[in-house]
Amino acid sequence: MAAHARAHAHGAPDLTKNQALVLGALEKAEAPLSAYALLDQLRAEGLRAPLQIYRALEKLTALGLAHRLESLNAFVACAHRGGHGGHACPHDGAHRLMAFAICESCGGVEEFCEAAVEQGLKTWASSHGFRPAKTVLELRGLCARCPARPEAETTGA
Amino acid sequence: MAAHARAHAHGAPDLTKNQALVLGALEKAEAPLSAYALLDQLRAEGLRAPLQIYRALEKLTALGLAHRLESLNAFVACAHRGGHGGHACPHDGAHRLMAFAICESCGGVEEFCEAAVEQGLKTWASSHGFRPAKTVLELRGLCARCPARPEAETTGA
DNA sequence: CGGCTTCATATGTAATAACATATCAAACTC
DNA sequence: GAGTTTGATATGTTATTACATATGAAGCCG
Ligand SMILES: [Zn+2]
Ligand SMILES: [Zn+2]
Ligand SMILES: [Zn+2]
Ligand SMILES: [Zn+2]
Repeated sequence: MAAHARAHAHGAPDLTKNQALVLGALEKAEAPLSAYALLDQLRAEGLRAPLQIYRALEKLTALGLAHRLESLNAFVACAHRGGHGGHACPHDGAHRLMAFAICESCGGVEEFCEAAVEQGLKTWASSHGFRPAKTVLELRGLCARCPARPEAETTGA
Repeated sequence: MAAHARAHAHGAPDLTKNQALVLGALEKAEAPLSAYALLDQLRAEGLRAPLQIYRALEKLTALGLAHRLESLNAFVACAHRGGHGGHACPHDGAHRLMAFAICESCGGVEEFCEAAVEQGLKTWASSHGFRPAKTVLELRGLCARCPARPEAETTGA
């Protein structure tokens, strides 16, 4: 077999087999996957222990190919994979603030950048002497495609 | 014993004994506490099972008296306890966006609101049809009081 | 060059720690 | 007695530690 699994020609530096498997699973998923969900999916491929998953995830998140959703304890593939090209949000090289909008109905995740948000946080931080190393910004709610609520409530005031 | 422990005259609706104990521990703490750290602290007071802590925390967070930090799996007392009065951030009644700046050196947490951030998120959400139910916004980094880094690095280029 | 050591990185496996919830029964309040 | 709070046990889920092994590149020595 070839030196390493390059696996999906993402332009990514060659990933190892486990990393490629985990990233592949994340890319195919419609919703974020927990480490143990990944493990279940990848048992067929020979992965057996949580650590194999966590190690791959650590590398993938460090490379910006996957992201951890803190409010879910789960992971998604980066939405900008294959080339952040025409995209206003090159969070590879520069590290801009990534935000996630997570639909609690369908599980879908949108990854976005919003300059005003980033600027506002920068303002607060510098005026308070806080030096952020990482920012977690996750919106939980309902996406555009999902109807209001599965809840029964009296319509009146 | 009296009806319920009102415990600290916070103007809060009367808390149960366990809720008061948990809130008291959070208020005394210098840094966020995990549920199990709370449990350890409160064993002396008779609490014995995780569920007792989690039940209290659920109520306290619902009341806005405590907050969960998702990126830490830990909890803090609300910084605005005792009366959000002169404070520009009445996140009791109205639910404004709360943000947290968490120092990774000393563990200190600052709770803040920043209108530009909130507005920026609102803008993104409405233009994308996303209806947020809850927003998680946590800055991880170094606070004003903590020196740069405990790291040794060669100074040269 | 071929074989050896060395080093760095990636893997595999087991055990355990840390975080969170389910279930059910007793007690207390109204 | 209904509703709530509580307590105790058990279980489920997420993450890490510790240790052993594999793999491949680089440098050395015959
Ligand atoms: Zn991304
Ligand atoms: Zn949706
Ligand atoms: Zn607060
Ligand atoms: Zn600090």
